[in-house]
Amino acid sequence: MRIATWNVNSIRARAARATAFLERSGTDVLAMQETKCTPAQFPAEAFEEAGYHVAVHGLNQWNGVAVASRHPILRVHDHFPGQPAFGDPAVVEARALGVVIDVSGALEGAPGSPAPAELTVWSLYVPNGRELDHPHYAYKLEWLAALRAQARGWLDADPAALVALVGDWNVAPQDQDVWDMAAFEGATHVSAPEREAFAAFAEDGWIEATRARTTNYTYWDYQRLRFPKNEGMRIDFAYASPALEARITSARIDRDERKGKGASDHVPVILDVR
DNA sequence: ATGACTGCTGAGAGCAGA
Repeated sequence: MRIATWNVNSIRARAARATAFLERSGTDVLAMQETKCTPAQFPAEAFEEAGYHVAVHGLNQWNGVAVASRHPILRVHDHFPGQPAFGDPAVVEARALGVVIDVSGALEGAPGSPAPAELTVWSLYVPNGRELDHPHYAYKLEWLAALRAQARGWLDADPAALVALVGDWNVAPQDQDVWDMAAFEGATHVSAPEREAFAAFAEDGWIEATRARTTNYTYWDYQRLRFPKNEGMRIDFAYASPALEARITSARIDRDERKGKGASDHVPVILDVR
């Protein structure tokens, strides 16, 4: 089966592109970020007509996460336990959606055991951070640390679980993940604390599944001809539980989705799972 | 070419994005 993650930058502006992507790519489960709408505003019909179930979380015009799945959705979490709040008044924003999917019959059985019945996909939109001295940056680090603590518990509770932590991590973990490190002097996304917060997941056993399998940027700013000049960033990633990692056969970044009129500034990141 | 963004809200600029 095929799993993808994509920061769509408004699903209302991108619904036709999204369903076209699903059809073109053969994606079974799509995690979306920055849907920028409430559930009532979400174009669920477009996905349902294409044969997908949807789970949606959104509070207003900012953030927003969703999952579309060809397989039945069993359970939905609209935040993770301990997810930090932000703002005045502080609000737990729509940045994490955990969806448990019935994948019975869709994946291979391991030797001596039946095929797995459930896959959990978390669609994550990590806070941007804005500036290194902005409260949003501290919020970003808290958010990543809180997610790490929860996610470690998920692995401990069930080492055989198939879990994917996918989305827009808003961190460029390595220097080659931006086109020019000099352009990011003093900026967010490349700072040591952010990179350490991202790398910490690997210390707990999560495996970032795209790094070893594909190379490309996943984001190009709309401004200053960043895409024509290929001045991008690699900030969308997929951390897999060990049991899921063992089933991943390939990964791909759909750079072509950035082309043409009406593109999101991010492109889909795709995993094939057996 | 010393330039060159997009989406949302609400009706005009301002915020957010990274």
